[in-house]
Amino acid sequence: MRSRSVVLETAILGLLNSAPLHGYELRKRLNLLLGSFRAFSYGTLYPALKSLVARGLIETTEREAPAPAARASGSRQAGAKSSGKASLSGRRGRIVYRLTADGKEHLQTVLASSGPAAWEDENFDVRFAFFAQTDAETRIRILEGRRTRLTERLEAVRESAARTRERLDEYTLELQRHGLEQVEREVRWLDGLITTERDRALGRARDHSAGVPGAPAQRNKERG
Amino acid sequence: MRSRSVVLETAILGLLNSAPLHGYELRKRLNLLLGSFRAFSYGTLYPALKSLVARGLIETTEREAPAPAARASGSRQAGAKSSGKASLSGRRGRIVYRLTADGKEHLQTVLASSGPAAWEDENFDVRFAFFAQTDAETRIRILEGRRTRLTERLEAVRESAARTRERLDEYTLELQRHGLEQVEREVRWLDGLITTERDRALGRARDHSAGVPGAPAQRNKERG
DNA sequence: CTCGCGATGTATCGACTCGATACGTCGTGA
DNA sequence: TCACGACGTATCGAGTCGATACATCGCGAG
Repeated sequence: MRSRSVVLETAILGLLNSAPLHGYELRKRLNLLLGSFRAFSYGTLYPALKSLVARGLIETTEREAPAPAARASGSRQAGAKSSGKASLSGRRGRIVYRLTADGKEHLQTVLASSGPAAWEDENFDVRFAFFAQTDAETRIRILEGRRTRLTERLEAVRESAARTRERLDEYTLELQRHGLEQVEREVRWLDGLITTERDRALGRARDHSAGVPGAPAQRNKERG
Repeated sequence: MRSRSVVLETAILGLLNSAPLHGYELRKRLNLLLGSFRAFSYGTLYPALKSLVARGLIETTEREAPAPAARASGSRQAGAKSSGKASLSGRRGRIVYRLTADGKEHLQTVLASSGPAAWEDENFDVRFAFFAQTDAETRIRILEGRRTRLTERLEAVRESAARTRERLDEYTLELQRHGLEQVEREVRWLDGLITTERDRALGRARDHSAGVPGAPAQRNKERG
């Protein structure tokens, strides 16, 4: 079953863990969260939601009640620019999804895992997006696993390129060079993140949480 | 019909334009050509080949004849490391595909086009891979179109990020920052390519083809 | 020598996904 | 007033992938 898209399910669970949401808003946040990497359509989202409901990991609340706290951060910001104050009252029969206890538990299990499944191409971005809900050790393991994976692939591509270089024209070559460079850049990015995480872990161990409040990646300067 | 994958068809046509190939070899070259960007499986390749045959753009030659010229570059290099000299004789009933006159014509039309379809995400890589078969003006138009497209998206993402920044944790932020940086890097890469192409066009116009024989992208140094 | 194993090779199937689309409400501006 | 775009739920057709089936060949180990 092509893995029933662990990434989508994890993303949904992770988003719903912060606040209950309805489908439309969920999709917007999904595509903002995964930004330039992936985009899911309704044809993917709604079946996934159904499946999650059927498995008891999330539940629906028809006709969202205008509870100020939940709604205030959940549905205001969208049309903020044009309307500014409107749309406070009843929208229409939305279907709001919320995590169940089973769902929370499942999410914790997934976020605590750091196996190969966590650093493969499709899964890594989602896992990273929820690093704030992941403990430090797991974060480091995932980052290192990802780095190893990329390095391996780099090696494989370089080798296969060396065997076929003579038969390729300059543009194809340039395309491959650029691809390699992108991956190399990504490895350096991971290096920066790993270093930061290690420093943080050390700082926290020494109970010196003073020095590094924000900036998870120290915006690794990469010019030397 | 989700565009019947113009990219796959173009890639097939472009590869077959250099030499007739059979499915297995075609797939290998396809995934080498598009390398880190895309990978096609047989479940995609064979239906596409069928469709192309049905539309008369390519034709099949059952049981490839051991004509030295065509076969020498078409099927030798694969097991080159281990065998070295073997496998010269009859393989098995391969199905070799070859461009028809219609196919060549269609390919030329596609390669000469420089509309929006040429610089969208899915299509750009293939078009770039066949730049050697594309004339200089078209190359520049595609590169510039691609650059504009990326810049627009950059702007859109930045704007939407500015509106939602406060609600995101540091890791999500870092993920988006990294995504933006990748795209910015790509824009600079395009700038380098465009400059090179312009220089070349000038050099060729002055009939000074002496100075710049290889290196399409001057390996833009990007450190200052 | 022979057996298994991996590369070569063609081909399909089930499950998954996307883009387009349908349908409907609401607020806004021409 | 009425078209248009945002919001909102939902499905369908068609493209795509990963797994798999089947078959031949060269090879190295036992």
